[in-house]
Amino acid sequence: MRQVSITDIAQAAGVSPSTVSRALQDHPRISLERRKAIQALAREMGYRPSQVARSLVTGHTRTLGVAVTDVTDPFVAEVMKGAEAASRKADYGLLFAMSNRDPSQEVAAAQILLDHQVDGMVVISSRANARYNEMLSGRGPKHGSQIPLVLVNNAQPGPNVFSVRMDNRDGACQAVTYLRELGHRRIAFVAGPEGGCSSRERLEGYRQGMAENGLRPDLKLIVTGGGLLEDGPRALRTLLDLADPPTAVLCYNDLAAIGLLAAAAAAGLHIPDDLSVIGYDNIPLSRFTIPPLTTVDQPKETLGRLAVMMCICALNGEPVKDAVLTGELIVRGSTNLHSKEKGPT
Amino acid sequence: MRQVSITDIAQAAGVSPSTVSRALQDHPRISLERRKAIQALAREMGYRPSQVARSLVTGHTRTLGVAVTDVTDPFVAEVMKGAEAASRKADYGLLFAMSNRDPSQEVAAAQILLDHQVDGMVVISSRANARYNEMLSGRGPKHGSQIPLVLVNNAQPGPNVFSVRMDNRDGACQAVTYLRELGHRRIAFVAGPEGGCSSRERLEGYRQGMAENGLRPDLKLIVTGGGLLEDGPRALRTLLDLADPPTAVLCYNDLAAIGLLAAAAAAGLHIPDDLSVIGYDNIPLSRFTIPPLTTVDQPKETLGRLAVMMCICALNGEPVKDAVLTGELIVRGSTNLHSKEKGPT
DNA sequence: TTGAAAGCGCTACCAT
DNA sequence: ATGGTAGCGCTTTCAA
Repeated sequence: MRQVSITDIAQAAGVSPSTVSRALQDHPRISLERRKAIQALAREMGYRPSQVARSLVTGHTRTLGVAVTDVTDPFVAEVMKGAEAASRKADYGLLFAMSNRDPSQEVAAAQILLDHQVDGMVVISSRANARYNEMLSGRGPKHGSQIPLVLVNNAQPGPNVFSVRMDNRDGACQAVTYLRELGHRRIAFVAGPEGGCSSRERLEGYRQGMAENGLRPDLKLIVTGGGLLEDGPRALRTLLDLADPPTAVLCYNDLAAIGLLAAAAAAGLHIPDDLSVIGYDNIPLSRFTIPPLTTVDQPKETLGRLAVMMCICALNGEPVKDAVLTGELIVRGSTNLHSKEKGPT
Repeated sequence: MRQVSITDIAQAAGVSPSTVSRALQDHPRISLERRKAIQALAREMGYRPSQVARSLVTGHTRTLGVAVTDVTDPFVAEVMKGAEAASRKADYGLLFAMSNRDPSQEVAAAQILLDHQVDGMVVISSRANARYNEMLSGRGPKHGSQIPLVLVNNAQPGPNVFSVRMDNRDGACQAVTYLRELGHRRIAFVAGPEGGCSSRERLEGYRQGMAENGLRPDLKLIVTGGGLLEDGPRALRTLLDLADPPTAVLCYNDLAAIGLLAAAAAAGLHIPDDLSVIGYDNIPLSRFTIPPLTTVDQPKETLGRLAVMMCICALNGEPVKDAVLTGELIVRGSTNLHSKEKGPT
């Protein structure tokens, strides 16, 4: 004997399969009595609907795809947490794929989602290029249409593609301004992954912040990075080797900042007295670094939740508007007055 | 016009749908010539097979489910990374669900995977109770059978349930022994989530290590925790309040250890001189703590990879054997000779 | 080697 | 309000 199917129930109840189908989906045109009876019977018989069969006829799978660069990145994990919560609440499945920060794998990852006929997909923090658009085109119920795509922290125009992002410019700018208020003038920036949208925007924000605060831009103060722990130590070394090293540094993300903190400790530098450092993301760990990290908060779970909600709205044909949230600077112990500004205690 | 289907290709090629189906799946009984031609045509027409339709007839979805407590836990994220890589390589989709460390949500999470008819599922680090067995029973192609279930770091007997786990006893025991070699005698243990399999085993390993090294067990030295960052500070406070505080502490995982490190720094304690601390998991971050964390490594990605491979083997009817790996102590800077043992430098 | 046809479990349309 | 029927896109017998 197999799984109990709708026809089994019909037989047992002495009605037609159509009636059972209607009863099960609370169709209006069925008597309350019958409906209850059938629903009870179904439960009793341990009926579980076949999503697969349903999908075949309805044309949608009630499954969303989420493509990420790396779950191992705390920022990404938090966003996924929000996305999972939202999709579970909406009774959608969430198919997961990861590209290991490798643009070529990114296509393969997205492809497996598409192959499994996800109804829509959300992409977290990729360097998503136009490739998505071509991959997706022609997908979806109606021809010429494509399944909805929601980009997190990475806008990209296209039909049926939406984005939920942070005002990265503003965040970075806030951080620089705060450092300036603390008396810092030589402020460095450790950049994020090349080609990344938020990398670029945060860099712009940094530049803007420098300019707005009357600080002379110095290309030497901008060092490359990839948003990884390992980038912190490299960046610090570069910065320390400068003829005129910075007194403060803004990092692309908390991970890089944490790496930098570790390297600083190893080098005998005292944070924040010798160097103020600011991260970005406000990952849970940043409260537990030594010293606790000043950082720009991003509402990570909200980002994820919003992304899937937008995706589902688009699926339902409801109007969807791109969302852009603004972050908030969280001041903790890794920033301090520039030493020359410090008064005697 | 809709997605191109197998019949469209058949029409275009002037053959029957069956032939196309056979050509596409490299069926033996079809002429090479035709096969090539049809495959080429399919590619040209942008044909994408409907997994859904295929699933309906074959009875399997080529989708695995992964249920986790919390992706936000670096250990879990690393395991997922391995799982994703393996399932993608095997051309399986990976449906993701998370329980937020909440046993009641755990059922809901697993349920959504089941509803989407995953062919098998892997559960990462849950306090998986017998409930899984009852949920799963009756699932799967043949009645009385159930889909394969692979538990990571959490054994549990049952039909078609397998496990891949670490020798936690051994790992904890290694850590204690190492501390003893360093001269420590009062060694504390910060426990993990109650009801967790690895929590229990690591505690046993700690006890065993103490006994084997002739160290007097002291219940006061065992403090509760949940494997969270927040547990570190709480544990440290408890331990410091002891009449005879420990000189070393082994934590259930790196997260708790990191929290403890932070609290220690805040309290003006110097690690490792005032207190040696050992974590567990060897998450990437543990190399970047201050000081770098001595910890017991777990091959996290391997765990995940193995889990899905075992799942797929079971699906293929191949024999599957439970796997138990052994961890390795990684010595870094958070451990030191017990001060009384230190000679003059 | 190929084609015709049945059927996977369900929904939805058209009758009644 | 209910039943009959077609059909979603594919695989897989069974015949030819």
